[in-house]
Amino acid sequence: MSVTTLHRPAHRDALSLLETAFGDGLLATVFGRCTVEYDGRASSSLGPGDRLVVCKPDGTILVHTDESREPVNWQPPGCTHRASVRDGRLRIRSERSSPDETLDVAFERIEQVTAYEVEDRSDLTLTGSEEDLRRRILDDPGLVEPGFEPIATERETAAGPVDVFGSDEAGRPVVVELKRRRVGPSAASQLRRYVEAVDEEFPDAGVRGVLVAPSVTERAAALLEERGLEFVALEPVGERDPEAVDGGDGAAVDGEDAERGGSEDAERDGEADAERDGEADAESEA
Amino acid sequence: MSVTTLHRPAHRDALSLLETAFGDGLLATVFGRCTVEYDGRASSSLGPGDRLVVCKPDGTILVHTDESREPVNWQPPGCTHRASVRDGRLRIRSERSSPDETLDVAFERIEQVTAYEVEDRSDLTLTGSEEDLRRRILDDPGLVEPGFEPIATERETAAGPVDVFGSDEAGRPVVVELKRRRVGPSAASQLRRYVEAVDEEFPDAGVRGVLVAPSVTERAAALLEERGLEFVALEPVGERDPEAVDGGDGAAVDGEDAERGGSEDAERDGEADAERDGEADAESEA
DNA sequence: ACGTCGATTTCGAGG
DNA sequence: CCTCGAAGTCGACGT
Repeated sequence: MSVTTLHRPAHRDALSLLETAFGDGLLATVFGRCTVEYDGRASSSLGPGDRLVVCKPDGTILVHTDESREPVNWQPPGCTHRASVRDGRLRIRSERSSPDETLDVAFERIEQVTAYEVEDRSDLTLTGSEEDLRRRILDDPGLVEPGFEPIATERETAAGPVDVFGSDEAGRPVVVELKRRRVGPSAASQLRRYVEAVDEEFPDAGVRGVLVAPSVTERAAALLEERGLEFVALEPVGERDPEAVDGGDGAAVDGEDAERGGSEDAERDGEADAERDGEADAESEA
Repeated sequence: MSVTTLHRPAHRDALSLLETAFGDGLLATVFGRCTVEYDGRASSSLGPGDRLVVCKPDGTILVHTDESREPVNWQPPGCTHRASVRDGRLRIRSERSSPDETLDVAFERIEQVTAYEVEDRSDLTLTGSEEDLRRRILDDPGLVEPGFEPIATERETAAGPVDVFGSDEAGRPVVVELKRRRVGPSAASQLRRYVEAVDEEFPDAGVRGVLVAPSVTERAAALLEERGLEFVALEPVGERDPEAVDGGDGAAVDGEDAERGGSEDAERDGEADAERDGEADAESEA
């Protein structure tokens, strides 16, 4: 059986199911009225309210309210969960050491407890990260500037690792800092820090610093300017326009456009409809 | 009724419950085998696997696997959820604009759908944040150094807002940067940035920079040293030792220690046990 | 909206 | 372990 649910269970029955879940590596959820206490790197206290608590077999615990992407309280993976019943309350305690942290959830009322058996072997593939931007530049260093030649990535300096280290057409060392999105002052400071460190390594070599990102804020631009640092506008993924991809003619345009624009159509072109729900689109919600 | 659950529902029944949940401001969860596609600031694709999907009435959607504190995919608050059935799959689409982002979850198998009515008016109280550190310093500026006098917090400069701006015993301007935990190079750079900005405002005033944090990494210490910046070790919350609170003698030490060490005992000192489960402690799990 | 920065950030890589 | 930096970071607060 893959899912076990108890509706308005007695505390002892809820406890029993949680014990099974914790022992058998199941994902467990508890919904009900509870309070939460946390103590560790910081401390917090949360009064009574209805929340969804998620306990993962890797030792994660999440306490979710009806708002926000972030759990109101949590414990990261690697913790030890324990459930108990005391003073008429179902309690879940999650502990870890280094740092020493404790999370305590106390339910005064339990609406539902569920244990799920989870099987998931798929990995997420993601594009548009800083690493994509790095690959893009290593593939075509001229995107930074004509004549730019990458020498190393993640090159260590006294101030930390430099994203891309290289040399320009004139043979001057170039420090490149990459950001996948629009950057603020901190990125300018970071680049400056690296440039100064490399400058100490190569005195009088005229080390240059280039920030590569889609855009910069005004303040960041001023900070770069002030320090003689440069900016190159570039996004992690190139324009979808295939003309830009291969520099060729527009022969492939239609094919590429078809793939992109086809996301909506794709909804209809699976195998033959297994279930006939017609236009089963549901109304939406804010 | 506060919770509605469907076990292994037909897609159309699952759809119906989701529509109700979306329409009535309920929190909904769906567990089953699904794939997930995301496109927006970045793009991602996730193959088939069992996941717990949480849809909040504020427009948040979370896709959780059995591992990690972070959802493998998500959409932040403010999105619009839509459910539908096509090609024999229950689909949940979450969209938003600015930035334009779409999340699509397609279930090939649904183990359970639940709609929860949530009532939660409690707010979290948290201690140990950077703001606590700031308050601590404003309460007792001597913690930074004897003679330090705060003038402003969040004081604007050309490089950004300074945590605490003040003056030292000699009347020199002091820029204080606060961190609630051990800091690395970025904090040193940040402080330096502010100090230079203030230095431009008060030429030849000998602006000082002080980083206040529990500790610094070696590299950060070197960067501070290099730039003539200072470090003061201080934690967001003072020692639990009450001697430090009021500067009194040690009379209260034992009481305070009792409170600290008493977290375990506290489990027993509520009101009279309402339910008798004896030592109902359950076994734990990694 | 955009800018700026904190966070119980979490996460992953590397030493 | 610690250090360091990225993240579809999120979230809050300000302009």
